[in-house]
Amino acid sequence: MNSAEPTAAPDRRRLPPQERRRQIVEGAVAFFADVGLEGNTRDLAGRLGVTQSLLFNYFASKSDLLEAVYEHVYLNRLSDDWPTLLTDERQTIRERVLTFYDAYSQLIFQYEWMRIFMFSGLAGAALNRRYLDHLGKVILAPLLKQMQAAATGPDVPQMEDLWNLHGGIVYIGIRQHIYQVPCPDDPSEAITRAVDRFLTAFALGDPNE
Amino acid sequence: MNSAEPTAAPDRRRLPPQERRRQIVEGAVAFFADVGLEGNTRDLAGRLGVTQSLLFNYFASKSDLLEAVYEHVYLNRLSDDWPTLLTDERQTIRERVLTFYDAYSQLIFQYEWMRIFMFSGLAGAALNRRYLDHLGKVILAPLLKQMQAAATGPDVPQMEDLWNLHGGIVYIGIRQHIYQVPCPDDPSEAITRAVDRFLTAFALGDPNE
DNA sequence: AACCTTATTGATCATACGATCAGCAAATGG
DNA sequence: CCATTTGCTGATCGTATGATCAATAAGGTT
Repeated sequence: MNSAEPTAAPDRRRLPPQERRRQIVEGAVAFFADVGLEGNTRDLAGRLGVTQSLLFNYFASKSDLLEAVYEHVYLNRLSDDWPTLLTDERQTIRERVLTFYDAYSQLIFQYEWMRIFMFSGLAGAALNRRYLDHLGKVILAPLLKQMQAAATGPDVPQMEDLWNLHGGIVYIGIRQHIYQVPCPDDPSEAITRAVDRFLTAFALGDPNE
Repeated sequence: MNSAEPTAAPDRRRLPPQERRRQIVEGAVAFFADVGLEGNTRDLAGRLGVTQSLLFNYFASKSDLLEAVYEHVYLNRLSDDWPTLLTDERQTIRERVLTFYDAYSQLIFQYEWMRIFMFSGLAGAALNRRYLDHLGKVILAPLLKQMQAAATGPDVPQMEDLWNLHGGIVYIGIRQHIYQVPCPDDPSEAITRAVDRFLTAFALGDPNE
């Protein structure tokens, strides 16, 4: 008990710039996810255990730092493999949709992503609109085409139906990370049931196959 | 052209306190819905065409004003009639659910509500959790009971299924007012289709009856 | 061990923001 | 038309925040 903070944060200073930058960005992601994009730089620096001025050594302005945060969070959130997965006709539509949403939910049902996506959406960021546009074009539209071709029921799915399926699933993550109300630890069962209801309604696949 | 703002806003000062207060609260609702709960009082005053100091004549602090905003937005958002509507066995479950969600969506798919609910949710407001808890207990739980009693299919709906139905519907409003991406002008068709898919999956009602 | 590079700091500036208050002027009553 | 009340304003205070910069010291090199 000779110093205030003995070993926990051994104030290791003078990191290699690349590593320090990474540390700042990751800390900023966690920080802004907690308090919102208007969180101040002093509090962020405090969390990181560095001085506020150091941040401006790595980023010319706060908005530059936020750009890096966006990039870090948005990068590779939509895998390039999914369009091919979703149109791989060697699997049933049900298998493909379930595989996709299990993977996708694991990827987006995360505190940082959910909250920063929502914060930036509320701020009117063009990034969100581009993301959702991309999601619609690259994931939902091809999937819709597959479903429309395969549908055997009296009714055929529309794009808006797919957004409804999608929204119902995403809403689990919203409840968990935005509203922070009780919700299932493992969403996969709820997802499976939602997908099966959807496919059954369009006679697109038997849950028991 | 003798004065800067001739007639448009005839700077009618000295309103009756009650009316001024109402004007401030309604302006604050619109303002904070736009810019977020951290919007500053000077900008709000500018929108209202009054001085910043006037706000503090009606509210002791900014957080007091926000309390009034919450109250104004949350008040009577969940009608007391709905529980009875949803359990009124003179109508089919389909009629009841559709009537509810048509009314409910009209009530909540509004810019101010959607955004302030989301802003306050992100801020961790207890109000949101209470609202959702209330929604679950007063709306969804009774509805679930009705459905479970009436279900004739092999599977019976669970609470999480109802949250999924609910989330899929609410997501329309999120796309519209939070992300501000293209979505149907009139959500009632999408709602009807979502409800019918749900009921069909549990053999709870024929869409054509 | 002395030296040099540069990552990091502490002090500081300009502005933004919430909040206060004495004084002004608009409405009301006489 | 004057007096009184009080809704409203303008100026101001203290602090918070983004941003700057000279000074410092950590870590590698010789």
